[in-house]
Amino acid sequence: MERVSEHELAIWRYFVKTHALIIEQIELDLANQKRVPLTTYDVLIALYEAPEQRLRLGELVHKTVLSKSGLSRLVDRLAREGLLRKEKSHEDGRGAYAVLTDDGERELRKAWPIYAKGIKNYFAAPLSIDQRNSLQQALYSLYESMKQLGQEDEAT
Amino acid sequence: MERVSEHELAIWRYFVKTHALIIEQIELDLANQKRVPLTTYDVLIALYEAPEQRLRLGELVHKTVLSKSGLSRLVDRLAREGLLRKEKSHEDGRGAYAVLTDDGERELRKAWPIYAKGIKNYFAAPLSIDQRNSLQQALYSLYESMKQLGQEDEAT
DNA sequence: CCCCTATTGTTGACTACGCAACTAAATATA
DNA sequence: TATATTTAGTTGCGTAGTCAACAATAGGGG
Repeated sequence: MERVSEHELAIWRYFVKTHALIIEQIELDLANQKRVPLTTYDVLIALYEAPEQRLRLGELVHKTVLSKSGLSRLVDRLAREGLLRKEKSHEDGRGAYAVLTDDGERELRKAWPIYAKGIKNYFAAPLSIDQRNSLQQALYSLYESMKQLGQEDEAT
Repeated sequence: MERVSEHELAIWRYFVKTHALIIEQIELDLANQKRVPLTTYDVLIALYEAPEQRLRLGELVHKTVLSKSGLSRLVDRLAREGLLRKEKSHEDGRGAYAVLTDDGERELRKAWPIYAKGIKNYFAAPLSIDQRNSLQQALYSLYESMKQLGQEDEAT
């Protein structure tokens, strides 16, 4: 196994730091407008995009960046706040669905412009078309290689 | 202001998810080998690279992804664990330095191979030379644009 | 020199999250 | 069909992190 080069390390640091800065800034923008934080947003949008605005918790966890316990708690909180509703599954007695409520959808619509503006300003706009395309390519490669790794783990 | 496109949104999602997956995996690798978590590592390496292995807490906070209170607590913790030492500043009565200890450096040396392997395997290796270079370019653009934004904020 | 403002770092109160152990239901095995 | 294994989600417990308020010091004007 080859050693990591200075160059690679430098890129890595940009990756980590840039990610943190952008997320932080978007989070700040959302908070300033009294909107939901990103993790919440991610759950709501995942539900919104799902057929019938409903998803099993297990599917939901894959769409987010949380652990399953983290997601379980978050979903409970959001249910308490009325942004979604929990329903137990009929097909599977262990399972539960999270279902987007009208309030949840409203909140989503309010948060989205702010989030979108963040993505546009902090992430999309500073890049040229070329940069954007090659960033996509690179991220896709990385994502695929991580996904594969995750599957190997599960096979253990 | 232009709306964010589907394409841009898709890249953004890869960005967030990929980052999370890689960090998570490296964190896991470190924990499996009973080594310090990434935030700790970041502090130790920043000190290691600093002249005389010492930095003001204010400088340190910029090298990490923590808030200043978060950093303050982390530094306290690390001091308790003996990985660094806190020294109050002579030039500035309010200030404090974090200074890397021998134990801290030892820990650093133990953690580094695992971390490096993670960067190599999950981040560097899956990319072609071209991808790597353009990723660097793109990240650099993003970083610079965020840095500028941060400076505007401070000027408020 | 004294006061006013800015800066450095800490602290109290709180929250979100992870891990690991758990319950309950589903599925495979025998 | 009885038992073992796997899977879905929850929960107890601990920790790390944030924000906002704070103390202490620094650095100007007047």
